[in-house]
Amino acid sequence: AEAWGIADVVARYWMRRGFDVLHPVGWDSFGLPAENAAIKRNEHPATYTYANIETQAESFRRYGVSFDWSRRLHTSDPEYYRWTQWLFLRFMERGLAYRKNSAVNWCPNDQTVLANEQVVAGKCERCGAEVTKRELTQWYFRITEYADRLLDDMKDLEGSWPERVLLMQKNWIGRSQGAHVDFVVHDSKVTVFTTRPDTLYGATFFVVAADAPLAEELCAPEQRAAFEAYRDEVRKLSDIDRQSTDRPKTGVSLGVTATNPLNGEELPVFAADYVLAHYGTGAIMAVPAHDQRDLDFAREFGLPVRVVVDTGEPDPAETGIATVGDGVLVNSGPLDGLRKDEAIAKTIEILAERGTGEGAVNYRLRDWLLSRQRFWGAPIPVVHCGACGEVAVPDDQLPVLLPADMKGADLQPKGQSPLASNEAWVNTTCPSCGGPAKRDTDTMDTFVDSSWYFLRYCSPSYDEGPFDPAAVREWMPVAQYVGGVEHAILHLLYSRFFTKVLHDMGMVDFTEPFSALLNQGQVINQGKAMSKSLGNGIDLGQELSVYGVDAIRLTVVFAGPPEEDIDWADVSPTGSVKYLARVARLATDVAALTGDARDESIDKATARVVDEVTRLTEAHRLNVAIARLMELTNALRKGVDGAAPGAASLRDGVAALAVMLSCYAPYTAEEVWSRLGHDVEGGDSVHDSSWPSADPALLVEDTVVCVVQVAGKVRDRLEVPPSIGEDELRSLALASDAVVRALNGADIRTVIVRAPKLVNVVPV
RNA sequence: GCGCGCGUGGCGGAAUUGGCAGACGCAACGGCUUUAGGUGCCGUCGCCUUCGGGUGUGGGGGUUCGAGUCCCCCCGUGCGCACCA
Repeated sequence: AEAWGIADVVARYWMRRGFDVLHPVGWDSFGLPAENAAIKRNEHPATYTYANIETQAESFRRYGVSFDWSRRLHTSDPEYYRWTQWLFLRFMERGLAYRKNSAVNWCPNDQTVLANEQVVAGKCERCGAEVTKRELTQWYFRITEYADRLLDDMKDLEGSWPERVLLMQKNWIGRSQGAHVDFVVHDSKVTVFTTRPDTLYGATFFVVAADAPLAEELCAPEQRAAFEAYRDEVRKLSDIDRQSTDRPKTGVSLGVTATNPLNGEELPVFAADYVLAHYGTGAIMAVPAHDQRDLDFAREFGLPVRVVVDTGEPDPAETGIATVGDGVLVNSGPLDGLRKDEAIAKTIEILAERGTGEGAVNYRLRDWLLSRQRFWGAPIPVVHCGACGEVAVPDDQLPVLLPADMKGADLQPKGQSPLASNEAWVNTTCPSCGGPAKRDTDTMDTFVDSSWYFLRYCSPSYDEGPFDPAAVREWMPVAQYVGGVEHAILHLLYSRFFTKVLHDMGMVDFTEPFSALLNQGQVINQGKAMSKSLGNGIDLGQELSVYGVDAIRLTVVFAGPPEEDIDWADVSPTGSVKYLARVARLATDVAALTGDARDESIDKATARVVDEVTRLTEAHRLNVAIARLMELTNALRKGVDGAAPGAASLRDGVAALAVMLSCYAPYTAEEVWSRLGHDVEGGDSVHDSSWPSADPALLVEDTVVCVVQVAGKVRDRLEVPPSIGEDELRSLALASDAVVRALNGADIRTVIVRAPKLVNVVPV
């Protein structure tokens, strides 16, 4: 279901339970969509953005969501991005924001760099264009410094975050345990990372990533022409082509050898594209017997295959299948006879003694590239001075405002930030020496804006810092976060990183921002997504006009578990409309009853449903909770239509129903409340009432139905007291006509008794 | 290729620790009310049936007194990662 639908039920439930609930709303309003629209319309992005937000806010209001509109914020407001910039400067002070030159992901369509996380299957996450590489100097956040903590702290989230999200983050961070091993090429040290130092004696060649600067450095003069031709071919390949796994291995000899630090062996060095420049050190020792990729390469180039771990499997040189499992070391000098784990430890020990290597941990995670060559984002608050270099804009000069006079064609992407062409904006004075200087013209990735917004909600107009520490102490961390799984490794990882940094800065006293996470599904139509993100309810808006708010809300939540997508083609708001009308009629009929008669069966039905709906709501089993409310409605209807209605019990039942329903169908619930005689106009609202409680005495059943099986098949049902003893139940079951008939004279082997619910009579 | 998840009526979906499969609703069908019905009420609704019952949760096997639920294999499907050394 839609995020607002789920979150609103949960928020209203806790409000009814008497908690102070912070249920905020806001807009992550910087970003490419607004900028592209502004170019098309020849406007400033702000014009488009804020008009659009008003439309969406209007739409949100129609859903009757219990947002606290007084805390509403927009990340593109100067009073918000002032603090985004302020936080950037704090990161910079701590060495967590830095600039480096590197090959980066480049979207040729949006004309901007992208973070690793924003490249999906080789394509731009936003526009789908094939991503290419560019050599550029860019700003990064040093998220890799927090890799271990991001990984280790996940244990605090287990059970309250979806396992899938934790797994995705774990894979994304990709910690591998291994060793750095120093080889020698000519006279210089070349280090590789390996997870299998135990196989060092099995290395028969050495490979450097063709596109790594290292390949060029190592190349012998006589191989230079061949190498450059190969490298240029590799560079032409797109990421997608390069990543397809079943390509034959290619490469070129660099005409040099690398010395194995363990046995002194000279290994031929190749440049190849199956080794990645940006993982590990961009170079590997190749052990074809025990690594499939190395084996493929060895067979392609006729290189030797030497088994050093006997796994009991056939010879890789013959089968073409590398053996990667555990086994006993052979052909490995001092390692012979050891098992894999022992050999790994022993190798690291030997390498350390000789000073030619050490145990090491490597991550798949890379630093977060945060600068963008686009206009509609928070400007990076740095000034470049010929004399002083990179100089932070002083806090009291924040925010560095976006120019208000750029629009349309001024924003056309041209490979560098549109801000660069605005000389009045770019040219400034150095805060340090006072000399002429230029502003950094890049803006920040919008994921920076959204990495701390939840903190701002606690004190949205605080102006002495990004947030009021006292307010954050009161409200944070977020008790229940609701969002789509598409944020698993972007927003959710970045926010965790930010929180940890803020913790280290002493600004917050917790290390995880979101204590519990619910991944809601979305509303789709005939198998296709129709509302891409939270807030786009345009399609539902039409339905809402036809069926009414409550019917749409109920339909969305009742359709299935919150985590699942709802196909609008599968559900019918008509059913919800009828149900709500039925509840309203019930209220009228019950209000018309007089007297104080009670009916225990009604009281019990109410108590049972209150108890179950309470538990189901807390477990976010909202579709089942609605089913229980419908059952209660049916029971109350029968009570009203019965011969001797228990008026007082029915009134209490409908009142409890109204309060529970107020989380799902707030308008109908208020109407019911009013029909029951509450002075809604005078301020007696169902939305200020307390969640009903179930009298434990009413939850105790007088009798329970005991199922009697013969050979596992149900043959009879007995009404018995819940406290019935095993022996008594056994005799009762054996005396049953249906059981006697089913046994048909057969001898009994055993009788399983699970009092009071079940008896299973097993014949021989 | 590797990893994770999911397969229940015509449909959406229910089913504590293994213990009445199909709650609740949609659609459909029959009846009553109605001038009328996109209303309301009553009823039927997995499949087969000689009306006793038999059978049934993707397929096959296993554990168990008992399996939708646990284990193994297979099929289908969705998602994540994808040359990560």
